[in-house]
Amino acid sequence: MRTYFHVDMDAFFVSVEELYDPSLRGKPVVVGGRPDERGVVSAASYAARKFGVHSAMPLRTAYKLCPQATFVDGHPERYREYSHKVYEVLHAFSPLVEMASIDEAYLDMAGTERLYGPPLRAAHLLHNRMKESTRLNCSIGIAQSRLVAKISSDQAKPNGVLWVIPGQESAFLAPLDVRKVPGVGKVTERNLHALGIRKVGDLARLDEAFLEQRFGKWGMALAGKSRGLDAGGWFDTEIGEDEGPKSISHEHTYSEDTADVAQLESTLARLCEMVGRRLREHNLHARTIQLKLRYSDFSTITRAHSVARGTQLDTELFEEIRDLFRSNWKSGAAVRLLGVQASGWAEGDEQLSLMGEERHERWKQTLAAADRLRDKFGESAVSLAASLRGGFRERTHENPAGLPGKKK
DNA sequence: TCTGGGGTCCTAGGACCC
DNA sequence: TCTGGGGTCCTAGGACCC
Repeated sequence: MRTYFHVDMDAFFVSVEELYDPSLRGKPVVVGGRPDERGVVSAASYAARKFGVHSAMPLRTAYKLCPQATFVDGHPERYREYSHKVYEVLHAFSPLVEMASIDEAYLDMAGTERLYGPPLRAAHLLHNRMKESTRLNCSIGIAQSRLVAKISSDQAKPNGVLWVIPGQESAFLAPLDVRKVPGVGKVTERNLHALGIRKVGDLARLDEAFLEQRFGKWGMALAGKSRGLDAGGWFDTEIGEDEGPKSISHEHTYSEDTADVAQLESTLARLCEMVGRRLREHNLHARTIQLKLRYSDFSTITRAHSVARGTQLDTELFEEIRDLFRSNWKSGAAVRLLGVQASGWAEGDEQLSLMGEERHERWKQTLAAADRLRDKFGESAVSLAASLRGGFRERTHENPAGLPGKKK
């Protein structure tokens, strides 16, 4: 028999911001940006949630609901730092830890009984340690499956511990809304409601074959989930396996839509630099490059191209992206968002770029130097994008290593 | 209600191969 | 002359998660 903990930090981004500015404590706080900006709520304090504010809500809407809230920008570095602290606490507690996102983790508690005693006692011990070490609150769900542990940590919020005793899974799940099942979002919820299915119990009573016929592979997984089983999807892999990223992407939404080619291509160059940099950090070479384009009316297209050999070089990424952009952008149409994604890692020999080996080496050294400068002086220290407005073509021709030329 | 950014997984069709 | 059956790779879109 297995015992899993799901540890979920309470209002994580808000709580971290409160550590930096204690005057925020207890107040309605919205993390994500200023109330008049294009963007959505990343996190809302419990005081703000009372007004109906929740994450993913447009900032402007949040402002209408709760104008007295303090709106703060997000600080990803701070969250990464605290996420690491959280991980340290968890890893010291049990070696089998898997961070599921920046603010939540699964622990496999197999064989820890002698050390910590029964599950509830162990969870309270961990709960206290988390608070002492990080000054942050968390909620802990305990169950025989990861799925039920996750749902029970949600039910335990805020700042609580909840153990679903083995054998009680179905009884625990039955009265909950189907939306509580991870993987059931707006659309699936609507589809289930249309069939008269509102509670997890309604789902569990249904015939598996019916669900499969109606929802395909998903239906099968759904049938298992309604009974608390880790079947299908994300819950299949063992805890502790870290396989590295499958894709790396960056995107940008303009504060005002634009149809200015120079501006658009300069943004693409910057996004390519950011993607390239992360590829080099992970020592990955991407074979597939994807452009994402969103117009003013929010209609969105993606266009991808795969090459035989992978790349991690800004300019090679940019050449692919620029071609995709030029052949797919409805010329003159105002653009809301641009995105660049790299995926399909090449391995071994395939990692050699299209360039000759020697030039390739020089390029890598140049980029490594640029990466170091960025570490020191920030993202804008060195830029291909900044040099673009003057005409990228000419520049690349006469100076293939044009990258390090510009300093701001 | 005028809708971020970074990810994962699934589906489905077409190309291509044997 | 009435139309195989896999398998794999690529591409596009969409649901979902935090």
